[in-house]
Amino acid sequence: MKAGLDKKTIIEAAANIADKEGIANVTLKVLANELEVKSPSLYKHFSGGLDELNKELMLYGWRSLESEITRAAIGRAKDDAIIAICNAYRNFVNKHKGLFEAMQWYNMYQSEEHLQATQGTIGVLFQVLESYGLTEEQKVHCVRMLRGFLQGFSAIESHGGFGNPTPLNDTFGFALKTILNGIRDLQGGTTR
Amino acid sequence: MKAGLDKKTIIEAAANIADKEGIANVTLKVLANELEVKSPSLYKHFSGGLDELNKELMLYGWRSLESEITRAAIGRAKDDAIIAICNAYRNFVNKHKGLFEAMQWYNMYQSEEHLQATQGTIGVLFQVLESYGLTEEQKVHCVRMLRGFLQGFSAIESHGGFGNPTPLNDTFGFALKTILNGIRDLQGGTTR
DNA sequence: TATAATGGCTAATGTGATTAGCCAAAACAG
DNA sequence: CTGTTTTGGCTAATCACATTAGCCATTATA
Repeated sequence: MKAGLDKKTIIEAAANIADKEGIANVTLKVLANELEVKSPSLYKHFSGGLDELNKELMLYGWRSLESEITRAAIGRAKDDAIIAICNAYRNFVNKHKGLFEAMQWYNMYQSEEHLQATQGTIGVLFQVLESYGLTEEQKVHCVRMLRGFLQGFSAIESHGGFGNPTPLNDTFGFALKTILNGIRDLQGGTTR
Repeated sequence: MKAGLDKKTIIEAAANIADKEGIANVTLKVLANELEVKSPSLYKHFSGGLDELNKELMLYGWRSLESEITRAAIGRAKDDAIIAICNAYRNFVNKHKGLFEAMQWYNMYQSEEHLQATQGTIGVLFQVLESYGLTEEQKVHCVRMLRGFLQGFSAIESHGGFGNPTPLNDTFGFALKTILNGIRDLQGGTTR
């Protein structure tokens, strides 16, 4: 009689629905159905209802992304590491459209918790930047530039928003090269 | 007895609610209340209901952004024009958080119409890039890089997602300088 | 001035979230 | 082992909002 659910199982099912059916289908009804349970039962695990579930989904997404990114950076340094991280980010988004939307979307409400959630991912980038000999402020600029580009580019790509046959891989490569040049210039100190 | 509503008035009211109260409050109920009308009355203007309203809101947003960007570029060329456009984009988003969310959010569903909607805005960037003597493909890369960065950076900023005291203006300036350098390198043809 | 179209309204329906309260199985104390 | 508590499921009921149906006064127009 007990289905033996727990938070982890539920969140993962929700992430799955988000990715496969779109985030609009992450409803208690659909989720309960998927888990072969009635929707009120979910409240035994998420007393905060849909809101809490969405928050947890957001947190789960950032944790997953952080883990992929960390794995990608292992054994690499400098530009090599940054490129690996960026590719991992981009791949993650394309593999988890729905989850990524949840990660972004939820910040509409809880910017405080969202801030926390992103720290891990951001931290990986900071760490890689350590070896570039930049000032704290410069590192902040670099991380922000990377975050902005990665988030925007990936979001547009994953929605099919770039309506042009030119390969996206080329654009991504070009952009990374450009950004890495920008970071290199900071090191030299030359303004060109 | 007739309130004298029309699409334009309704959309603008919706945009206002989105910006002031958050996009979650763009409901027929709230909107109708704001317009001093009962919610079923709105169907006389939007037979497609909330869905159609959201689509129109998205279109309205992109039209507005295009117009601001176009205005910003008047009388400017090259880097000067691009910087003006980027600043206009960023300011627009910070002035219209909710509307911007609608612009993004709706692409979850209708990527075809979303594609159309963004064309105008993209077009302005393309036009400015004409004078750089780039190949078509290179222009595409540049526009995509700019779009990605602008969308991601602005989205994060407008949600307060950059949790660091370092001034965002500095980061934005640094990023633009970096991107413009990248464009300049394409011209020279040097790979460095 | 008939008549048609417009744009508002009320009442009714449907879907999904949420709450209240029941109850069996599992965990645990003695 | 047995009595008790906690857990995690369920059904029934409520609520909020979107949506639909159908009424009706005003406006526009033939």
